[in-house]
Amino acid sequence: MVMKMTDNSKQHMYDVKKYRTPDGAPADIVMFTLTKKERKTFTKTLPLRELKVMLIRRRSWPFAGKWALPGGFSRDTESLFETAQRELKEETGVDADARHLEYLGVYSKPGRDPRGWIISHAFFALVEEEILEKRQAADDAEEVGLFTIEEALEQLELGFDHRDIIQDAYHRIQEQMLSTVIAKKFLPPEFTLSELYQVIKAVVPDFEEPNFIRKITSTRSRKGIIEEVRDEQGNPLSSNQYSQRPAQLYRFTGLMPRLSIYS
Amino acid sequence: MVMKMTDNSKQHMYDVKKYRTPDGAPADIVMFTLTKKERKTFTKTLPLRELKVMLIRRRSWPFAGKWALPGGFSRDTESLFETAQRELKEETGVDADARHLEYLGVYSKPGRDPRGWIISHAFFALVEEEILEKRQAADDAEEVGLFTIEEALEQLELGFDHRDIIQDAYHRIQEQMLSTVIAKKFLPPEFTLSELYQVIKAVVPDFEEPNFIRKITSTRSRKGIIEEVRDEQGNPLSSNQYSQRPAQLYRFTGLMPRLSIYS
DNA sequence: ATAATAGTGTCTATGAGACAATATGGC
DNA sequence: GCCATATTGTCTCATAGACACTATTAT
Repeated sequence: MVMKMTDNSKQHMYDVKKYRTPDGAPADIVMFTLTKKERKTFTKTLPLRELKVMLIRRRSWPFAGKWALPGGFSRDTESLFETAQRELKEETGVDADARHLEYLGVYSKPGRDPRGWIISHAFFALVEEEILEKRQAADDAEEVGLFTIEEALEQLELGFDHRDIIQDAYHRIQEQMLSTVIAKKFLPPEFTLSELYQVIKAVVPDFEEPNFIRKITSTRSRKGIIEEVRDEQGNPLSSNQYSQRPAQLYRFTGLMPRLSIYS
Repeated sequence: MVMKMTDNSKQHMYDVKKYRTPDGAPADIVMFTLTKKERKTFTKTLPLRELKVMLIRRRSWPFAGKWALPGGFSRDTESLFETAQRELKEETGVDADARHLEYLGVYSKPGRDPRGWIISHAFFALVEEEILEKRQAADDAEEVGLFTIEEALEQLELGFDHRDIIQDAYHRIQEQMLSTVIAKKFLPPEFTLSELYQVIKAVVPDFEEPNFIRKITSTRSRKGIIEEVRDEQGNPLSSNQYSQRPAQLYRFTGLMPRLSIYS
C-alpha cells in the first residue's frame, strides 16, 4: 500500500493510529513507610519499627470499595518518572526530590484493567510516617490506610493486579535494603548502630547478624559505608535517646561497595 | 455528584478517550552476544571473547539510515514481556525461553520519538553468536550489525534515545554478571574456570581476581555456586580444548548466594 | 625442550563467629 | 545496686592476597 504525499515531509506517511493504541499509561506508587511505636518499659528502649504500605480505598468503578495503590495517568508532556513525582507530590504534599522514588516495573497483562488497554508503571517510594499521617487526617474525601505487608498481601481485597505489584515492590525493597544504602532514607542523618540494625530487620525480617556492630565497624571492606560522627574537637558524639548507656552516632559516607558473587 | 445509570453496568460512565492516550508502546531489545575469535598461537589458546550488541540500520522515517535497536509495537493481546519474546523470536528465529530475556526499563521522555507519544520498553537479551551471524547472512532486507559497546556508544549515530538505552543495558548486564549467575548463559553447560573468568572479564573489563580459581573452589561461602563435573565412576572430568594441560570442568549448581553490604 | 595454561604450597594479615566480660547512666 | 543496652576482649578457625612453584601435554 502506497500513500499519496501532499507535501515533502515523509512523516505524513506514518499513520500513528493504524493499529490500536493503549488507552493510557498510569504510574502507580507503592509508598512504603516505617512506623515507630514507643514501647513501655521500665527504662528507655528503641521504638518498635514496622514496614507499612499506603493504600487508598477506591470510590468509583472499577474495583469500587477495594483498596488500591495511589496513582494517576501520565500526560504527553512528561516522562513516567515525572508522572510518578507529580503523583507523589499530590499524595504527600512534599516534593519528591527529597526522598527515594524508584522505578519498579511495567504491568501490562491483557485484561488487568477493565477500563481498557492500560499499561501501568509501578514505582516505589519511601515516605516519612508523619507525612502519611497528616495525609490520612487531612483528606476526608478519600479513605487512606497504612497496612503491614502481610495485611496488604494476605487479608486485603486489592483492585487490579496491585497485589502482584506490592509483592514485587516488597522483594525489591528487601534487595535494595541489603545491597544499597537506602536504609539512609529511613533514618535521621545521624543514628546509632542499633537503629540501623533495627531498620534493616524491619524491612528484611530474616536478616540476622549477631556481630553486626563488630562487622560494620571493624571490617576493612565494609568499614567505608558509615563513619563515626565527631564534634569540632574530634570527640566522638553519642546519643542516649534510646538507651541508658550512650551509643556512638554514625552517618553514611556516601560510599557504595560493589558486591560480587565471585570475589 | 450522583449520575443516573442507563443500565446496571457502571463502566459506561468511564470514557476511555477523554484525554490524549499514548500512540504506542513498543518493546526494544538490546541483544548482547559474546563473540569468540580464535587466536593464532603456537599452541592451543582460549579464544578472545568480546561483548557485542546487535543493531539494525533503519530504512525508513524516522532516523532512516541510522542504527537502532530491534523492536516492535506491543499488541493489546499480549503483555510487554510477550512482545519482547515475540520480537526476539522474530529477530533470531529461536524461542526466547531458551535464553535470558530481562526487562530493563521504560523510556518515555516527551519527544523521544517523532512519530508521536510513544512509550518504549527496553529489554535486554543474551543471544548466541551463531544465531546472530545466521541472521546477518540470511536477511538481505535489513542491514544488521554487531558492534562492541564502545563502538555503539561512541562512534555510531543512533536513532531515538537508543544510546541511553544501550548505556543502561550495559550497566545492568555488568551488575548482573557480578551479582547473579547469568555467566551461565554465555557458557556451555560444562566449562573450565578460565572460560568463566574470561566471560566475566569480557563483560566487566575491570574485574580483577588473581586468585580466582582459589577463591571460587575453596571458599566455603562461594563454593556452592559451581561444582566439579565427574563421570559415573566419580572421576573428575577435564577438557584440554583450550590448553595443553587439561582443565577441570565445572557446572553451575543453581545455587544463588544472597549478597549484602552489611554482612 | 618449549610453550602455554592449570593448579598447588606456603606464608602472613585480616576477618568471621561465638561468647564472655565490662561499661554506662537513669532509675 | 539494678537494669537494659552499648561496647570491648579473647580465642579459634576461615579467608584474602601475594607469589613462587609444580603439573600437564601437544608440538
